[in-house]
Amino acid sequence: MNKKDGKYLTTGEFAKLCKVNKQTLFYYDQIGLLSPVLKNEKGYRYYSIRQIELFFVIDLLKDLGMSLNDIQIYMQNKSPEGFLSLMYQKREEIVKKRQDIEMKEKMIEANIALMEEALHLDFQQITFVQFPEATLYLSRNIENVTDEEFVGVVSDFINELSQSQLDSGYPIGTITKRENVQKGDYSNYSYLYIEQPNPKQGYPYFQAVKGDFLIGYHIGEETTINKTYERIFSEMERLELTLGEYVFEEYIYDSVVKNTKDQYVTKIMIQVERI
Amino acid sequence: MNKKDGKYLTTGEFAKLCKVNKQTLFYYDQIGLLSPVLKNEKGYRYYSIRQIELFFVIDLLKDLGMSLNDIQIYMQNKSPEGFLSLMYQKREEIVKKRQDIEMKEKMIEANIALMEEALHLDFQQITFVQFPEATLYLSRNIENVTDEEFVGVVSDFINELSQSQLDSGYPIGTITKRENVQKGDYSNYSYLYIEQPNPKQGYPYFQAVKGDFLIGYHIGEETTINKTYERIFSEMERLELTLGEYVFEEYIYDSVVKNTKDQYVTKIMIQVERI
DNA sequence: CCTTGACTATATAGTAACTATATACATTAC
DNA sequence: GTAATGTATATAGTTACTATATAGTCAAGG
Repeated sequence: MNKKDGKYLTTGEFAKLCKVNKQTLFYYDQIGLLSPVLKNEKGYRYYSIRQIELFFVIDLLKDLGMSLNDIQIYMQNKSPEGFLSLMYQKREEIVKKRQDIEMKEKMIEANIALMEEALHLDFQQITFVQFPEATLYLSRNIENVTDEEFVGVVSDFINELSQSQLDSGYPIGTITKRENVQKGDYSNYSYLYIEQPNPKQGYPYFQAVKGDFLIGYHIGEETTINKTYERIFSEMERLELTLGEYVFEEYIYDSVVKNTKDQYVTKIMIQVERI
Repeated sequence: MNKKDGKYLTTGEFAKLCKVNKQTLFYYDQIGLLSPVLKNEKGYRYYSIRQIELFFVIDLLKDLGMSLNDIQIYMQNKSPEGFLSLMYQKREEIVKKRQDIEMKEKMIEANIALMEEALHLDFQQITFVQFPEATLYLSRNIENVTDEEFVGVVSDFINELSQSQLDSGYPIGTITKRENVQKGDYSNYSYLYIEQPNPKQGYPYFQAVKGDFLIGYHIGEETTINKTYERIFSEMERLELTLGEYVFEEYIYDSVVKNTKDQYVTKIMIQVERI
């Protein structure tokens, strides 16, 4: 934009143009980040219309997470070369930021999909389902680990998810092996898992959950989950099915949507085979 | 994630898992947003590993710009339905946010392209160039407007750009008609414009800037721009060219990269015709 | 058993980047 | 000429931490 510098804008007018509070401009003037081109004898501030370009750059840098202090440091030694290298740096940062937003968008979508499904479920029903193949990302083996080791594995798993952008927003579930289930050892899980609807290249995924499943829902604390297991087992017998290799558990309702543990709902997916 | 609630985490451990400062957890406890499941007689806090799910949701909502206060209001009346409608709302917001980031990314790219080009220019050189067709978005006509009207047009133009996401990051330039240039009225612009490298459907664009141009650079304030015009005109004569329909001006270096007006650089693009 | 170092707690003050409020003076509109 | 609107400064308040000071607690090694 060029000249027509004739008209000066008052603080109020310039604030409107910049879409900020007038006080913000006072503040920027006070810290010396963006001062009006002139001040009259009464102390009235007058901005040139061209100062908007500077404001826009300040606003961009601010939005990209730069502090006003750092912006000011740049502004004090500005140069085309400096601006270019700042832009190179900010380009890298904004790419990361966009990827982060995209991941969060996916997490929201996943949450919506899960909740929409959950709201239509009848938690009393036990259903027989044939799952197509799904891709799961697994934790280290956690069979028979101590509580301390378990915490360590969970930490590592969560760290991996966020570092490798594998957090799909789907709940973290558990896998229990047949032998432990048969022993009534329902909480002796073998792995944690998270479903990956759009798997990436180069990760050691577990191609699983293909086959026949009997699905039931446990309402309440996990201390009483054996009752629900028994209920599913009797249905299994009625349908003349036997226990398959793995059992999967996932939270449907947890502390995110319910206040007390007796309202939590766990989805139990038991792999079955026809006799 | 399920059970193994056996092990409780101290504030420090839980903070590490959440990747936040311990003090932040004290603060969340204090405002009642996220309190440990138990506190012993010495006041030591103990978090359950499952509380991480809640923390993650809080963190997500916070990242999406929700205040801790609003998050707390949700947490006090949580329900699957409430969570779902919150997620619907946040999905809309994050889509806007992503588009905003994408636009800013383009602006950074544009700034980089412009600066990289500018750093290789010889501002003394006057060059003859054939421009391919480009798409410009124009302001209202600003021929002979008063300073006040000019400010109004600039405001409106800037508002349109941000509202319609037309701000490509390219500089805002000016178009002057031949008749005003011939009168030496170099600052009596007819339009403001901004280049649109990826034009969208449904906007009244100006398909322009196709043809032969003579390009020169003016260094310094615009009060002395006539000198540079004269320099280009004499080159025009030497090359046996005549003044075409429009002259375009754009800032190459302005207050964003230079401290004083005498260092500003304006690119002057004069449309020319062969005699 | 005692000490040492690492941890826990609370209370208070400080931070960034505004935002709101109170008070006083200036300009503009009728 | 007055009322409404605008400008200014100074000061306090806000959010979501973050840092600091002080004191109590715990686990391991000698």
